[in-house]
Amino acid sequence: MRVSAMLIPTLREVPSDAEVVSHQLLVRAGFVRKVSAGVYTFLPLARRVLEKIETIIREEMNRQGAQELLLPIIQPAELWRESGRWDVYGPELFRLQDRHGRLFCLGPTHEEIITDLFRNEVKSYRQLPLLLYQIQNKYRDERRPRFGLLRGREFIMKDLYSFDRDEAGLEVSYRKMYEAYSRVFARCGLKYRVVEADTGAIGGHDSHEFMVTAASGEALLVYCSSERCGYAANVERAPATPAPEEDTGPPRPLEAVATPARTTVEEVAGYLGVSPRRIIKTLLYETEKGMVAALVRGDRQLNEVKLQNALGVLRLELAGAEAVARATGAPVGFAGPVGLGGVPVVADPEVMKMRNGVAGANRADTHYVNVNPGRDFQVATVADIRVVEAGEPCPRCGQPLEQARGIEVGQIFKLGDKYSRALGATFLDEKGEARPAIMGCYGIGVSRTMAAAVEQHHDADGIVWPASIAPYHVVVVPVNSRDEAQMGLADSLYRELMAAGVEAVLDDRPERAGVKFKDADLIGYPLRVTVGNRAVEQGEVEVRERRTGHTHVTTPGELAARVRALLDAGHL
RNA sequence: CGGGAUGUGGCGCAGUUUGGCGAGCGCGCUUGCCUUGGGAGCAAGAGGUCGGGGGUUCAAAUCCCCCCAUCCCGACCA
Repeated sequence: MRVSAMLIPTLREVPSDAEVVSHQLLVRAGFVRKVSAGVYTFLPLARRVLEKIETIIREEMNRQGAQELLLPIIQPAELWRESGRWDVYGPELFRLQDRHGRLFCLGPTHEEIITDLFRNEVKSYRQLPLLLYQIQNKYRDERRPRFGLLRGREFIMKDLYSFDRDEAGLEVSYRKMYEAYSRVFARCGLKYRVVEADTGAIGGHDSHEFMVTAASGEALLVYCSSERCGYAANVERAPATPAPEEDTGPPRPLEAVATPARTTVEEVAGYLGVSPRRIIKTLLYETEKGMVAALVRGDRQLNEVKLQNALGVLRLELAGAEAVARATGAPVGFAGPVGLGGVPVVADPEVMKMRNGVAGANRADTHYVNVNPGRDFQVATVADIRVVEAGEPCPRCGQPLEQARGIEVGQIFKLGDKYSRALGATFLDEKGEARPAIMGCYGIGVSRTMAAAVEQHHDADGIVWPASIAPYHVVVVPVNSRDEAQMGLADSLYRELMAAGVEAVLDDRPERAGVKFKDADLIGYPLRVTVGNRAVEQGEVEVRERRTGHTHVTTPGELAARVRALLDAGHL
């Protein structure tokens, strides 16, 4: 294709509404345009990248024996009511009505649809296992779309559902997908880490996330510093080991002290001259089952996912100032477990080991010192509800944990029979007995993977696409487009590259060389072939690697073979 | 949803505080000349409901009210 005929609207300046680097570069390099918050148009270059990613995914899914199908975006409310998720999913679900007033939603995920298909069409154990997948748009009415393509309201996703006779079968399917996902992201040229994950609203009992490591990643993960151990988990899920007890002497009598206007852990600790770890941090949450108080040590972060799991609630929200005042009789900053009536208390094990700690007195400008769990207050539940930190022991082997950030590009779940039971998706086994299918589900964010690739592979000049997902492999740049000899040679080299199976474009625009070089760097073609005077007069054609800037000099006759070799070497 | 900010040609911005002649600048775009190894130069052009609605005023991009959109922080999130 000739660049003069392509729609690649590059920009010199960064659009003011783009914050993360992948968003900035994808807009600047002419890959995407925003239509509405979290909704994007994919221009031709982006379309090609998405297609490359999708092709890799299809090949790896098919390799595992999966079959592709296509499911509707518009889904009837009745199916979602059957699974119970119409009410549970909340405002995230894009809901709409047809002209008759029937309710529908735009699919954020397709468990209901696929399970409905299964129950209608699959009858016998002889038809199992079954791996079905699709690649298409999904919709989530995010409260706050952000980070460009990384958190949109409309996005492209591959989702696969496995149906097995039993847990053992599910295990096999799950392993197949684990393997397939590892191959997909490796083939996309991405550095990634697989971590144990929470199952969240989708349910199920076992899950892994595939994280593309990047400093800008939203997810925080920990992994064992011991290579041999290999433990890695999303911080939401990673269990914390309670720190050893601190010797703070025998229990002393409870005492109220004035802490005027000291509302944060730091302020209270500073004012009283104690370490933050001696403070019992009390956080009040509202749930559908009522209010609860959660206790963690002052120097720890509460982990809301763990808390939610410990409580078994669907809704968990930090209580507002009014609710706190109602529950404790004090302004925010002075809540504590002592004398906190009518609110069940959940405590982290570390809190239970504290002696002579400090806690809010449920009275303005007042804290208690010498607080002792058990003696001064009772708890309803003791559970690990804090965020584990780097340097803490690995839950598997005890070596120190390390921390990293990642972009979640894939997640796999063992669902079990949650949806098949709810929707009556059963099959007949050898004995003629109806049994619910044992399901798994497996997603890859396709458009997010594209953005994650940019987050991981860029430099000051622009995008540096891994060759396997680059929109084109090579751009051929005639330095002086007015020079007929250069243009003619560039054109014939371009044709030879195409004939050799190389995906090439010819930048035939009547621009100065600098403009074309800048655009080539910005767009991120893995290779650039430069045809200047030296090519015409001395037979020297340059091949420049985008990633390293390394330039290979070759001859027009050998160019195609040289480019082919560079691409096949696989290090681009 | 809470807090903060911003909306002015395609993109990036100034002008708004203190209302006042024809609404500007840079980039991009069109035409011509010139130039051609890292976003050249000269000249002539095109392009704007100043986010929308209402109000105050002789006069509103500028002041007041309402609404909308977008971004950031938080909360939230297969």
